[in-house]
Parts: sequence; C-alpha cells; structure tokens
Amino acid sequence: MTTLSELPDEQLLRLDHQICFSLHAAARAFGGVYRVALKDLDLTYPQYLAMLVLWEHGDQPVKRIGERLRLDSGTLSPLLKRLETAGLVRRERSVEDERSVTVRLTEAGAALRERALEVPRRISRATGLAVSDLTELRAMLERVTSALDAAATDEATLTGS
Amino acid sequence: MTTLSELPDEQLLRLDHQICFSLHAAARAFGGVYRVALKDLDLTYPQYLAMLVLWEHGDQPVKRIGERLRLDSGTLSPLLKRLETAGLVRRERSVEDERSVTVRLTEAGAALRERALEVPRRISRATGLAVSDLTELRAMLERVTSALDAAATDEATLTGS
DNA sequence: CACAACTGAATTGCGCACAACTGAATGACG
DNA sequence: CGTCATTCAGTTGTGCGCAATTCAGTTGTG
Repeated sequence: MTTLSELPDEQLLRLDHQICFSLHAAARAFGGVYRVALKDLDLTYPQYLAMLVLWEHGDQPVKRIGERLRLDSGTLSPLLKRLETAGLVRRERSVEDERSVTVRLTEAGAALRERALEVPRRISRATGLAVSDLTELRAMLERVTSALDAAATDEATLTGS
Repeated sequence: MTTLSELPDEQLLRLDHQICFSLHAAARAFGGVYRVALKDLDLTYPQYLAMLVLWEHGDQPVKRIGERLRLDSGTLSPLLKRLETAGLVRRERSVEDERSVTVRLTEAGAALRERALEVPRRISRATGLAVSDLTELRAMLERVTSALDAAATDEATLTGS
C-alpha cells in the first residue's frame, strides 16, 4: 500500500493541501446548502443536528446529546439555550442526579419534525446525488473519522516523530 | 438511479442525519488532528491553508487567496492580520490599485515551509490511510461540493418547492 | 468632466468549536 | 463520617465562517 510518507515532498504537501482543503470546502458547502434549506425552520445546521437527535432518540440529558454529536458543553449549553428560547425544548435539572440536565422536546419542538421532513427532500432535489453515492461517501467519511479519532487519542504519533 | 426523494420519510430523515452528521464529524476530526500536528508551528488549520496557498502560488492579493479558499474578507482579514502579527506575512496596499492589499511571505513565513513538510507526514503516519483512498475521497468530496455549489446558486430548488 | 455603479478590504454582529476553568453534586475510600 | 476524586453543566476567551454594512478607490456612462 502506498502511503503519503512515501511520496516526494512536493507532492506530499500538495496532496495534503488538496485533501484537507476539499474536506473543509465540502463541509462548508454542505453548511451553506443546509443554511438555505433550514431558513424556513429558523434553525442553524448544528441546531438541526441536535433536533434530529431529539426526534430520533427522545428526551435525554445534555451529556448524551454531546456523546452522539461529539460536542462538549461549551458548544451545547448556549446552543440548547437558544433552542429553549425559541420554544422548541425545555431544560430541566434531573431529580435523581442534580448535576444532569434533561432536554425535553416541547409540543412545538415535536411538531417541527413534520416540517423538517422537507429538508432532506430539498437537499436531495438540489444536489441530485444518488443514494448509492451518498452511502458510499458516508462509509468513507466514517472510515476516515474513526482513523483520525484513533490517531488523536494517541498524540505521540502526531506531535513527536 | 435512486435518489433520496424516493425513500420513505423515516429513512429519509435518518439517512440525511447520517450523512450531514458524518461529514460534519469528519471535518471536525480532521481539524482536531491538524490542530495537534500544527501546534509546533503555532498555526491554526485555516491559517495553515492560507500559508499553503502562499507557499504554492507566491505573493498575491487578499482577493485571490479568498477565491482559492472560498473565504471572504470577513474571515480572511482578521486571519491575515494574525499571520502578520506572527511575523509570517506582510500586507501592503497595492500601488496600481489602492483598493487591493497584497499579501507577501516574510523570510520567516517562507522558511516555515520546511517545517510544514512534516505536517502531512504526521497526518499520514497517524491515519495510515493509503494514497489511493485519499485520492478517491478527495474526488468524491469535490463532486459533492460542486453539486452543492451549483445547488446553492439556484436557491429556488432549496427554498421553494 | 461629473455622477453613478461597482469593487476590494475592513468592520460588526452572531453562532459554532474547542480549550481551560468554575462550581455544584455525586461517589469512592480510608 | 469526612475527605478527595470524579462527573456534569456552565462560563470565558480565542478563532473561524458568514451575512450585512461601510468606505475608499476605481470604472463606466452620459
């Protein structure tokens, strides 16, 4: 198997450029399309992700949402507050463990799911991508992500030489 | 070809969830790995992208960097100011067109390229991904990005029905 | 030439991402 | 039982990403 390390310096830096840039660009392009599609719902892309988790798995503590989205409280706390202000969720201190805060869908939050079904349809119509392509893309992304996550855990391979 | 629109609602929302989430997660995982690998250079990931552009294409106006990275002045202006503070670039008003600002590598900025060659090697070593995989991933990402960019231009398909 | 339209950077404001820290609540252990 | 480590949310600070605006400089048009 050919790895990056075996390439000459020129190509090395160039390919790295292309890959990290194209991923960066793809994420932002997706964000842009979702931003437009989500305008009707008055949700940002990360807020939509949080709502998807709640719609799919029901009421759950902040901790759990963070695990599913791989986001920490520094990101989630203000985000969930905004969703609460918008009337889509309530946040309640858990009774059995007062450190924990349970996030619950309100009527309005649950009802929004109906209108949210329109979003993937719009994305699909806009891009015209095939399910097979998207599934393949997803598989590849997940492979890369788990490789990167594993690497991040073992920092020695990154910092040291 | 099967498109998302032809799937039942349940799977639709679910697959959308998976795809937009996995892309989001992959971008952040990449960011995390680069953050560690770039710590030595005192560069953030987007700053590294800007430096890559300068190393590859030489001194150029802010406008041009923005085109290459698809970033606007709202993002680039403060970023380039930080690179200037760090002593890696200089920003000079163009003589022939005083609206334009040319970004030039300093000695230190040009010299940093040597040490930056270590970065993709670290990424490669950390992930162990094959060049063929990465090339394929890049191709797929670029396909998706151009599809999304095209869709974003024609907002009607996203906002209206 | 004068005035309108446009262009390139910069600034402001908002939200997300992450690191570092705080603080309260819980659990483990001597 | 009391202390100490851990856990969960929240806060603070920094930087990115984008929309909207500002402003100087340039270009096009009558």
